[in-house]
Parts: sequence; structure tokens; C-alpha cells
Amino acid sequence: MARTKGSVGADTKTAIYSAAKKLIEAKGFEAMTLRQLAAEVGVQPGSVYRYVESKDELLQALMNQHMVSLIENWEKLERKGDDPVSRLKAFVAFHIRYHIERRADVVIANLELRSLGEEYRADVVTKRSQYEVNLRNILSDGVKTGAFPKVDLEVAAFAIIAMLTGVCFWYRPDGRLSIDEIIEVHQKLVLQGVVG
Amino acid sequence: MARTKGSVGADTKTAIYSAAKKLIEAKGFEAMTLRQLAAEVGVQPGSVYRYVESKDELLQALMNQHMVSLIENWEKLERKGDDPVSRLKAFVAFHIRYHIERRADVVIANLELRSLGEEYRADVVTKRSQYEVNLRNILSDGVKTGAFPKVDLEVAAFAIIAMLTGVCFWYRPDGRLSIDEIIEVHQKLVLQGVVG
DNA sequence: TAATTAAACGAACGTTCGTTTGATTAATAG
DNA sequence: CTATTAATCAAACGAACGTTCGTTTAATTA
Repeated sequence: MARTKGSVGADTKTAIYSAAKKLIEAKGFEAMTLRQLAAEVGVQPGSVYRYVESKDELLQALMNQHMVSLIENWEKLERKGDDPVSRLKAFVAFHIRYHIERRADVVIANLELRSLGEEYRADVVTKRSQYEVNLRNILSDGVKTGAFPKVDLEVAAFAIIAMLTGVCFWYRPDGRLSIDEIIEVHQKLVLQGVVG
Repeated sequence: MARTKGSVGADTKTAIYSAAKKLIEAKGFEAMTLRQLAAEVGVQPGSVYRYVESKDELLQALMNQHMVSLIENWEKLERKGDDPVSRLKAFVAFHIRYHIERRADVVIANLELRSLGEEYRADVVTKRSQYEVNLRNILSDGVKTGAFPKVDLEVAAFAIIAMLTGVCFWYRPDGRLSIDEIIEVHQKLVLQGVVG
């Protein structure tokens, strides 16, 4: 056999990328083999190389795509004119929802940085801190206007993002709380802490 | 050559475990090869098997050791008679300090669960939630005494632990803030949030 | 000192990995 | 209808993997 009936390159490429996401999320990048990936797509191992330069380049593409679209989507939603409290609540809501809906992307972006070649890693790291600046700016504005008391911006931003991203690792669609409820709890925690 | 001068089994075993921690932290478990591990220890690949049943068992041992000693160390330190606010502050301080001082252990325990065989994974997961119960109890007591307003205990505990553990992934010993200062910022964030 | 045990070597095992290549068939364009 | 291009297969490549094993040397015991 050779070319199969009804085969379309663009579709195969899409299938490869989404199968890769699924497998890397479940097993990790190093543990996923190209043979598993090919099998998941329903194709021979060698055929993957029509759409992917190498295994490393595949990981790079996945991570980059995720970071770019994360940044873009927040930029689309952000209301820079709003007061800092509203903006912070909006950021919390956006981050949690976006990440829950793209669990595989997030898991990959957060667990597989080590597997990325050095050439690519710096680029992803840059994009990540580019996203984090959005949160730092909100906090900084809040401190300026007096809405928030003085706080170490860098640490607070790291802490908040870690907390929000963490949702991905325990959230279950059939869990006790809805996404909206989870967002509410986190908004309260971020703004007021446990003491209230 | 065969047995080398001055070789002591206990020392070699220790060297294997700490080299494994270092390499897994840096590259990930799947990416670390036994040949790299042996080279780091200064021994032939086959010799590792005098001290380790298999690569999988090595990972299991590392993760289990970490979880057991994490639980033990908190139990030693906990003051169950104190008020909830003090206990929560103590937990924050302990968790951050303990984790920063054992970065490799923490990175492994948090990133390599997927690489653990199913037989072992459940055990580690159980130990983890066993540790998390400590925090939930503090929060629960605080809500009971009225020190904390009502909050979803499960979500709050997850959120706080994610935030605290996150420190491991950005902390640098030569950074701007000392560990004590980082702890202070986090205590304030946990208790009062950014609004204060 | 002789016998025994501990510790490591060195070489190899079969398997699987990522990747390359050339042939072969399906779809498309002239 | 023919020529060309797109898409895939089937087979193989060398390298590296985790692991095993018989041998050799150092340390310990009798």
C-alpha cells in the first residue's frame, strides 16, 4: 500500500498535533515514542516525518503555539481602563478558564520545558514572562492607586500564577464544583486571603 | 579491573541516589539514562544494579523517601494547640523552607508522577493527600473558631499548596529576596490576599 | 596466610528508539 | 487521458537503551 484513499495532508497534520498533545500529556514527551504517535494517528512511523521535522521540533511547535495563543487571548479580553480590582478578578477568571479548557497544552508547557532544546527554550521562557507581565502590571497599578497595599510584585505575581495554574492538576469535569465556582473561590483567595 | 581501591558499598549507594536526584531534576526521569547515571557516579552501568532493582524502582524509592520524610518533618514541627492563624503561618513557613532546601526532591515528586508505574503511583498519591490533610485541618479549625470566614476547604488547600510549592520553580539562592522575606510575603498573601 | 565475601568491571544481550529512503498508490492539473 | 504532485507504506538504518552475567580484584574473616 501507499497513499490511502481520502487522505488529506492538512487533516493528517492536525491529527498528528492533537495526538501528540494527548500522548505527551499522559506519558510525557520523552516517554512518548513516534511509533505510539503514529499508531494513534493511524499511520506508519515514517509518515510522521512528512509533517514534522523532528521529535524536538514537534515539542517546540506545540509549546510555542500555546504561549502565543495564551498571550493573544488575554490581550483580546483585557480592559485596561477598568479599576485594578476588576482587572485582577478578570485575570483570575480568564487564566483559570483558559487553562482548564486546554489542560493538555498547559501540562505540556509546564512539565516539558526541560525536554526542550536550549535553542528553543529561551524563546518559550521569554513568552511566559511576557504573559506574566500582564499580571504584574495589574498589581502595580493597584498599588499605585492605593487599591492594594504595598506588596512585592514579582513574588506576588509568581504566587498567584502558580495557584491559578495549579487548578489544571486537580480539576475534574465531574467534580463537586463548577468552573465558575472554582473561579469565585480563587478570586476571593487572591483578593482577601483566608482571613477575609 | 574489578573492585576498585577504597570502594564501599554504602557510599556507592548514596552516590547513586544523589546523582539520580540531580540528573532527574535536570533532565527528567525518562531522559536520564543509566549510562549517564553511572558516569556521574564514576562506575560502570552494570554496577548500578548492585544497588538498584531497576530504573523504575529507583524512581519509586526516591519519591517515597521524599514523601515520608516530608510528612514526618511536619509532624515533628506541628503545634496542634496553637491558634489557627499561627498554625497556618507556621505551615507556610515550613512548606516553603523545606521545599526550597530540597528542590530536587520536590521537582521529581511533582513532575515525574507520570513516569511512575501504576503499582507505585497510588501509594505516592495517597501520601501526598495525607500531607495535604494537615493544611485542610488547619483551615477547618480556623473556620470553626471563626478566625477564617467560610471557605471551600479542598479548593483553598490545593490553591495554597500550589502557590507555596511554586516557589521551588523560580527561587534562586542569589535572588533579590531571602527565604525569610519570601516566606513573609506568602504568609501575607495567604492570610490577607492582595487587598490586605 | 588462606578462604570468603563485597564491589566493581567489561562485554554482551535482545529490544526499541528516532529517522531515512525508495517504491507505490490516490488525487489533481493540463 | 496523461502527467504530475501529494500522501503514504514498507523496510531498513545505526545508535542507544535497560539489563544480565561471568570474571576480577579489594577487603574482611577465620
